[in-house]
Amino acid sequence: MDKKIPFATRERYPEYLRALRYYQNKGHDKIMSNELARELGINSTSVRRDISYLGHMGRQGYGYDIKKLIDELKKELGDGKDEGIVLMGVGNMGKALLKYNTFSFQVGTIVCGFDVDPNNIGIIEDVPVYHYKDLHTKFPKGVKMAILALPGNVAQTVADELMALGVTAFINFSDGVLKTRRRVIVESVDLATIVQEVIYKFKQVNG
Amino acid sequence: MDKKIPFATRERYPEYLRALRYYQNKGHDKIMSNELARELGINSTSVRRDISYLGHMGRQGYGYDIKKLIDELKKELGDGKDEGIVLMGVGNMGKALLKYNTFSFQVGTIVCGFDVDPNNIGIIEDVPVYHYKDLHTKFPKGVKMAILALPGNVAQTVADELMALGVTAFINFSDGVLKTRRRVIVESVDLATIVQEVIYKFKQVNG
DNA sequence: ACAAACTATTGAAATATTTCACAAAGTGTA
DNA sequence: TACACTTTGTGAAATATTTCAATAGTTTGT
Repeated sequence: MDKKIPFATRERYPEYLRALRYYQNKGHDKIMSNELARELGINSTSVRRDISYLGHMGRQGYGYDIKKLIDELKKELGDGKDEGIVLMGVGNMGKALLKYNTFSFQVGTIVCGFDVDPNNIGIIEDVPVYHYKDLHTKFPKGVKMAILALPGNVAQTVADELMALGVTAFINFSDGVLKTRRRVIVESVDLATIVQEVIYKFKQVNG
Repeated sequence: MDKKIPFATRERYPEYLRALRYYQNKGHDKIMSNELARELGINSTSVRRDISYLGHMGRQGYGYDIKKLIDELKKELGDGKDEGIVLMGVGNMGKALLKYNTFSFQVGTIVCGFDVDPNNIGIIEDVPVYHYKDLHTKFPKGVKMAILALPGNVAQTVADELMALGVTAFINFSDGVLKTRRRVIVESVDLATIVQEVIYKFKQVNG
């Protein structure tokens, strides 16, 4: 199995990781393909095929060793513990993300935040938050990822500033679509879109 | 084009809606397939094919009328303005969602919230928030959707309560995987997973 | 040690999705 | 009107993904 990992499969890997951690936290140390299939809402054959790209991970008649699988997936996905992230906007959404930062991010760390509201400046959840006017002096060297948790009407301006500082990956929690250069990664999490998707599925199932 | 709309296409419709609204807000009233393609990160042929399932929406040599397309997509997706949603947990994440509720949800409305912290009870962003102990008396009749914005370790308990009250669709912002009955819809938004995905893409692009 | 019951692995078939290539239809200008 | 451009719409080819079906390796009970 040295073939290229299919796009669809790679897209699912983070979800496997999530489900596996969940089972691990519940005290399990093995899992079967059909349990994973139930979690991910896909066919168990697909699960086995997906995992097979990582090599022989399972044992027939037994299942998969959770720890081994997590390790392999982390290796494949690139363990991002070393990736620094700046948080732009420390309002409610930003604070929620910071709370996440301390107990549950296993994949990257928010190293500092910026905001314009004096009430949000200081140390929040162990992370320093600076005023936005100090962006250029306080921006940590070498950081390439940013989370935008601010109003949509300023997101573009802030993103432009950050790109000038070398940021090449954004996670955008604001509404509004970001205009970026080529090769800059943008992942948008739009709450309205998510709600809409659920409503759609909901209406499919119910009359 | 009366054929069944492909799954992949339907999955993209909410994103079209989002991009179209964005253009509309900028004052545009027409759009071409290759502009939409750029927004969604897909091929323009795919855009045209996707839209073609809705009928003849475009005009050759001109493009698509944004308003007309939005109306048609909303019809297809099911305009959810009438869908009531309860919000479980009104901490930072919950408050961020409530802020969204007032200015930007076009697809559903949070009708009330529940929390255990007395500081979070009352009217927040025009929405009444009750104590969780009053769930059974205050739960609005007929509501079928809930947003879970609370710690992962209580999410399952709360979800079980809600299912008993007739909720059949969840948007889960907590970590942890929900166990639900069949035909209950769960859409999980896991921040760690999202960050991981971005890190993964980031590492693909950069060495 | 053997049999029965499980469960992963994988080639190949079936489906689904995307892309190509070009026809069809409208736009704008002179 | 005629003509050169645009841009959509779509059959068919190319790709990608999922599912089937048969095989092979493990475990458990006797």
